[in-house]
Amino acid sequence: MSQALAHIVDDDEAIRDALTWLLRTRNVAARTWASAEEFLAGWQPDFHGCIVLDIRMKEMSGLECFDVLLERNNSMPVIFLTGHGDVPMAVSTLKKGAFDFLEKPFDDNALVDVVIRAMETDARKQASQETQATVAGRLAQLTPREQEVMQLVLAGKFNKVIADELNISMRTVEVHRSRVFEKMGVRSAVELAQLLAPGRD
Amino acid sequence: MSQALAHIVDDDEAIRDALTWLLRTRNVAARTWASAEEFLAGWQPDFHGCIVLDIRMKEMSGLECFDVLLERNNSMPVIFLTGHGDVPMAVSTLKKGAFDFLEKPFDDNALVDVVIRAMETDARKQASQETQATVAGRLAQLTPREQEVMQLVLAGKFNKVIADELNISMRTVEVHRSRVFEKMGVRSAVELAQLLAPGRD
DNA sequence: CCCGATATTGTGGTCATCCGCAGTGTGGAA
DNA sequence: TTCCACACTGCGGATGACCACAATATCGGG
Repeated sequence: MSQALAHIVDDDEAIRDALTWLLRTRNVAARTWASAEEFLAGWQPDFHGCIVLDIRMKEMSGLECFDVLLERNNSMPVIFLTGHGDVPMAVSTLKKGAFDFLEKPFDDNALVDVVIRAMETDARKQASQETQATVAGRLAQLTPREQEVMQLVLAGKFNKVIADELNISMRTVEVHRSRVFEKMGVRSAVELAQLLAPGRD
Repeated sequence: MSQALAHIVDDDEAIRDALTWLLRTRNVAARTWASAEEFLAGWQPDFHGCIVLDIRMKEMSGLECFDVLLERNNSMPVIFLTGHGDVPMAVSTLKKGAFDFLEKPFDDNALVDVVIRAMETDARKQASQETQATVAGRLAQLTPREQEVMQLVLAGKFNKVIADELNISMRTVEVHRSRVFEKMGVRSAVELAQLLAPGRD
């Protein structure tokens, strides 16, 4: 897993350097990309941290880049930078899930704070997505029959009822049930229910 | 419970009338308020629907009104209208949870669509909050001891283990456990776990 | 002082769960 | 064809969950 980085995407080298310097003096690791195309080409699903994205760039704009990232289910927070933004643009990007939208010239401290908060947000999301992925992986290991049985178990039904509904014997249900617990890494139906319905907040 | 309404808050009577007419021709019930103060004074926690809030008003501005609503844990979506907004203002309000931020002059169809989506959003949130409140109410009916036992049951522990940890007999645990199920309106630990850890999404 | 809410415990029994042991049958991959 | 994953089943026993019946004990009000 690659380290958390602030990915700076801007076609102006002076800005890239300035941002990199600014972030590094605050102990935030950064990596730069000279264009949206370059970033999208080098983008890996295991990237994490955040993205600082200039809107006005030659060729592909930051807005278009953002749309591509959305299609790719990018989960990193995106912070837009722009010198010529307008209200509808800001509203639209934020409603699409952008983390923030800053106008140039921006305050150095404000930017660093936003970047740090974005990276913290990503770290939290990352952690929760990993446990989600683990659960999904375990679910995938269940055979179709085991998944059926699991659903009925989660519905709170007795083994006897499950056996009737599936037209199999109770003993078979017990075997499936046991395998489900084993493969899902739990030791009771209660733990299973909690694993598949994690807390809100 | 009062009906879902679009609450229009604007100190310009012409705009209030126009918006009311616009929404009513699309079968959206609306109610108007001539100032932020008037709205805040008349606001009831059981209001639902959405709020269409003008930013520039005499006395209290829409932004200040929004802040008050946030403190009051208002759950209705807020749609800002403004003729003189800027990007930082839009970004700030959206990050604080505003539903949308529209600049005048706005497109009638666009506004109606936003209002309708906001009201749908609120209806969903309302429903989920009601079930949450029901659960909270039932939890409050549990005696302290019952809550303790419930926690341990949710931890997947056997009655025997719970009895040891609380230094009481198994029989007592059974009684508490039974009362918990009864008061919470469930018939198994699995249902209880699902009730207290409702799905995400 | 009596009552209701809360917490506690025991007995004995029924039903559900879990498990080891032992085995059958099927369909696909090597 | 042989091997393996998957589904299926029976038996019997150990353990846990649940419940009706029956009590004791504390505490705060009325």
